[in-house]
Amino acid sequence: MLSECMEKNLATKIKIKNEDVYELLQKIPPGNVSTYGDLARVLGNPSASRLIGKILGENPNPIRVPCHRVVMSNGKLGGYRYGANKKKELLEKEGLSFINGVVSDFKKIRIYPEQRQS
DNA sequence: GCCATGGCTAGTA
DNA sequence: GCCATGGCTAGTA
Repeated sequence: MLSECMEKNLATKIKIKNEDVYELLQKIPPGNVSTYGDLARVLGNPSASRLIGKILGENPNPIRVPCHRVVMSNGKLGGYRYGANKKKELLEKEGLSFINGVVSDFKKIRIYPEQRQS
């Protein structure tokens, strides 16, 4: 009998690890943004958006990992370890602008990063 | 095991 | 509500 355990494993969602997120982040070029939810989806766990935010907050190297390029699904800024202000500055430096706290042309600059093969 | 903790979100009201 | 982690508590052995 094919154990329930095995079936369970097959149905199990992928666990997201910090490094997966950081790696993916590096695919977002300056001038573009992605969202917490999109990253969660790309990494195979669509409902883990909140976890993504938590992981970004633990980002050890904001230089290597541009976590400021991740915003909320509604186009609002979202949080930032060093203050939302700082996040906004960084994004503006990359050419973005905001209206009522929402990224201008959100739909145009939003990208859906693809995960690396293998 | 249980519970709180987070840079959130889809879907009602 | 949801996900993974870390800290702590009952409650076994």
